[in-house]
Amino acid sequence: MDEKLTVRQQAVLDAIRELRAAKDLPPTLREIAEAVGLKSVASAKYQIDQLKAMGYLEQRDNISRGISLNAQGSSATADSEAPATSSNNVVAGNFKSYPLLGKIAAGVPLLAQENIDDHITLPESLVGKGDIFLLKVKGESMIDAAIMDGDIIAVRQQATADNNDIVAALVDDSATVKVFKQADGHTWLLPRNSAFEPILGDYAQIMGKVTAVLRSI
Amino acid sequence: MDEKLTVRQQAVLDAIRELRAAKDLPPTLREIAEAVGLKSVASAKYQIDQLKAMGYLEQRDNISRGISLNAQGSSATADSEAPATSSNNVVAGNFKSYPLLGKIAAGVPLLAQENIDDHITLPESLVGKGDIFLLKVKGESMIDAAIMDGDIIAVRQQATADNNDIVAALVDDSATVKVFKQADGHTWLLPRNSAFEPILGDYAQIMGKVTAVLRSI
DNA sequence: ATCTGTTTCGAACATCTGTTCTAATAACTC
DNA sequence: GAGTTATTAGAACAGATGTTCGAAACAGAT
Repeated sequence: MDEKLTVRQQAVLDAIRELRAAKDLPPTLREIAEAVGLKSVASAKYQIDQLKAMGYLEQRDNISRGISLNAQGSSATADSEAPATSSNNVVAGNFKSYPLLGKIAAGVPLLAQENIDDHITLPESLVGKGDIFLLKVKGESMIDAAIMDGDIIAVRQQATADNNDIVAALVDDSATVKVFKQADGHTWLLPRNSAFEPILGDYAQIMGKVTAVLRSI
Repeated sequence: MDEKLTVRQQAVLDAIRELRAAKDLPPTLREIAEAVGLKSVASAKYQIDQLKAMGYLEQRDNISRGISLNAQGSSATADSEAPATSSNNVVAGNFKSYPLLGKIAAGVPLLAQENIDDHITLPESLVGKGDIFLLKVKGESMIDAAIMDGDIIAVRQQATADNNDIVAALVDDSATVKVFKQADGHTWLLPRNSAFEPILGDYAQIMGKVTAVLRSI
């Protein structure tokens, strides 16, 4: 394993960093070549391959601008222990944009344009996989389940649920959050606040299961 | 000029955001086409051109992956009855990577390497500005404030707090979440669960104020 | 100088990517 | 329905981009 970077290699790394910062996009091989004064793309690729082998960067095959620098504390000298310090994990995860539903219009598919009020991008690891949408909670009926008025909940769309799941349901065209329970041949939507009464959910439409709760204070 | 986005246009914007987040690279036209179910690159370009004309994004000519979303507070023509809240905007917001603290080591600065367990990227709009770190909640002492065991809280670093703020504090080298209260010349850390007793917080170190609560179910 | 390993160059190639055009299809108005 | 507009599909094209190969240039050691 080589320890020290050559002048050229350092120049290439710097160039990648600068070009990326300048255009907010990783550079192409030709852009790198020009930046460091190489007159052939192949030369740039040669350098990239070297640096890749040494672990200083990643490059996804055959996809344009697929270069990304690896974390490295620019330790240039001193300890020979260079890049592989990865002690801590960075949860970069997948991010998706989830619709925040506003007023629920009757007879309109749940995610129809008319219902969507906003979009919020969140890590998928937080809200889970599936067809997720967001709802803003109104009222205190679920306070004992630690869901407050004003909280934003993530809901994974599904037509039914398991007992004791927290679900979002459509009752008389308005959305409500309750605990799902089937008993005696009936479906019940139970609040988690003794001041509220259970709702008979036989005719309610289950929107989905609550998978996450977000609150800004 | 149309102000309202069609379903497809919204889907395209979402796809761009998602693909960009997923691969940390703006997508190509073909990637967009596939993501939204268009079977021709030309169709994707058509949509991109529309959105570009409407100002929702920029695209640098002839350069690969040259698409970038515009910050858009531009709800264009108003006149719709927005009930006292923000309207149809996509929250593109700033994203930052926040450290999730693990076990708190005695005598070590709060955000020292040894304390950091992980990093999670979140929208700044959710956790607020300032020096933010994340903590995982243990125990049920704040259940009546809708903070459960296992929740992740965002904490903004500050040495003191206002009465009734929910704070994270260091008591005997372990982190705890309580309500901050000063009275009778003493500082109290109050639980929000009648089964727990208040803690005298005169010698506790206030880590900061809780600004957000996240829960995956 | 000769040898050897490294680096660069040039060119050809295969894909990827954006652009343009035409026609077909869908949506919408009258 | 006809007529109009908006959207999509398909193909062809041009330019951008990554890959590969062989030869030349370079540097250091023998």
